[in-house]
Amino acid sequence: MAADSLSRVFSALADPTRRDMIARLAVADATVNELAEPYAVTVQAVSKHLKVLEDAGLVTRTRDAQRRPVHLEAEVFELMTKWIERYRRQAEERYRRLDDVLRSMPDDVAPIPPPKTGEPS
Amino acid sequence: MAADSLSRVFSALADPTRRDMIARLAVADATVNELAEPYAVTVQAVSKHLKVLEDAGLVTRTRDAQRRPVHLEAEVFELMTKWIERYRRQAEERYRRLDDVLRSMPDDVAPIPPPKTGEPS
DNA sequence: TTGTTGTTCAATCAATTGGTTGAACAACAA
DNA sequence: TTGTTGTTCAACCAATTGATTGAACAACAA
Repeated sequence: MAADSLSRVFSALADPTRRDMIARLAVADATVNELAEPYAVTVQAVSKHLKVLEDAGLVTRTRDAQRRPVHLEAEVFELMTKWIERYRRQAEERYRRLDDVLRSMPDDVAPIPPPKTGEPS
Repeated sequence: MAADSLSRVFSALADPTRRDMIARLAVADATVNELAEPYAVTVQAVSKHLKVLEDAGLVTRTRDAQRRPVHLEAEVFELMTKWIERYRRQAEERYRRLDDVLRSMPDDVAPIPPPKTGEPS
């Protein structure tokens, strides 16, 4: 299996069935049987999918008599968003500055923006 | 392969080597050989990784003489962020309201917020 | 106790994935 | 032309994945 947690999270969400489960769990907690109902697969297959989501830290399972309600954990999403936003911003910044094309124009690089007249401090 | 684009994107980012490539491409465009250099795999393996990233729409390849520089595309990231943020917000909202526990307290649900006095229209 | 329901484990299978090597193609240099 | 460099294609292999069926376990009801 994937060694690092970020790989596990991305890998877990790479499956449309698992993403659909997440979507439904965002509305309300559900049991394995409830989750399996709309899909054309066996309950065991859904149980396996849940194990993948659980290993990724996306869901947790509690105990309610003989039922095992599945609960969505929101914190892990931030791990992804952080990674994505970092490179998205970097790539957009690079695009905005047109760094590749305008590298030969030193005036445009200007790491220190010109101070506005009358700005305090 | 994965049918839908979101699956392709998540699947592409589920590999640490591919994520590292993205990180390096966020700094500057690079050729297959340049990208392959730090890894202990063949150039062909890296070329395959790039095909996965390309199929997911995360990178594009242009032509510069006999080189094929790889360029990071930022737009696709938004597809992911949108999906993630949607359910993260939903899950957090649900947690904030403690819906599961406090469902029996109607006062707390209040779907219509009290109008502020003197608000126009 | 025995039965019923919900869930998971184990073995198996086909398809996919990430890697390899070797051959081929593409663009330039002599 | 022939060679050199950068890249991709093709065939193959081991490991992983998503699904199956059948058995087992866990908690409750009679």
